Amino acid sequence: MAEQDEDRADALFHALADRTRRDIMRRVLGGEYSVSALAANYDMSFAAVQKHVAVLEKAGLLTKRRSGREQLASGDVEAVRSVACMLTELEQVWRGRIARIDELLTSDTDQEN
Amino acid sequence: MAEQDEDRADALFHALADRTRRDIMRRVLGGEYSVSALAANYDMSFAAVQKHVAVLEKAGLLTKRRSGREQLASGDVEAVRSVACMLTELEQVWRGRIARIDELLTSDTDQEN
DNA sequence: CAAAAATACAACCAACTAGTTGTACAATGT
DNA sequence: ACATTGTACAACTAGTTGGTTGTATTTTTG
Repeated sequence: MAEQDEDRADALFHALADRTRRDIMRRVLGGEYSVSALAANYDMSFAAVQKHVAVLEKAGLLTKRRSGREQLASGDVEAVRSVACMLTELEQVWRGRIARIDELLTSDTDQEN
Repeated sequence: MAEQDEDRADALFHALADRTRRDIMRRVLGGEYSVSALAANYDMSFAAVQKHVAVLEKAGLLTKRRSGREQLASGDVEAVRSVACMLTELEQVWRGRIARIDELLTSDTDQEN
């Protein structure tokens, strides 16, 4: 069961590991934008921006809905939260380490065999 | 000033976009491990694991300290938190969008020119 | 219907990744 | 002294990424 989760984590982190895609996320979390409206902001071809949008969509970070001839992209905040959640789990591992160190220090005072 | 931040974000997300590296992070956040102790857990060459550790180190997600002939790696929870913080900022953009929608809905009741 | 706009997709390319093997070197154990 | 252990690094390879251009399809607009 963990195999798919890891695939999804790979896709999510990879999608966010590009500044153009993070910038697109900032925009589409704030509202709906057509692919060409997004593309107008960047100094690269329309096709390049379209591919970035496709990567974000495949990772589940945004969804598209048709409106006439435009394709409106909208950010999915739940996907962003799921990534934050993975990091929180990592933090929990660290807390466990600190707890173990504390335990060692306090066990100095009491005697055991 | 934002340029370096973006470079750092690129490095952080990219470092976490690999399941082996995420697994290494889980271990080194829990305690100190030599590179060869880490490598023993994976079905790949020592050099490959060493490269993964180097990627994590360059991104600032872990630090190494020499101890005799061993190099002990330890996870940096602050770096993990900084990534979580970036995601929180993204969430805030989304909250702004919701606030704006709410504002529009409530402005139905009061009159303006 | 014809022209324009928005999108999709394929083919191509340079750069980078993730793995490999091999070599070199410092620290430790016998 | 010498073999072993832990690490570092270079060179190579196959696959992936981020960009390009070109072509095709669908939806508006004149």
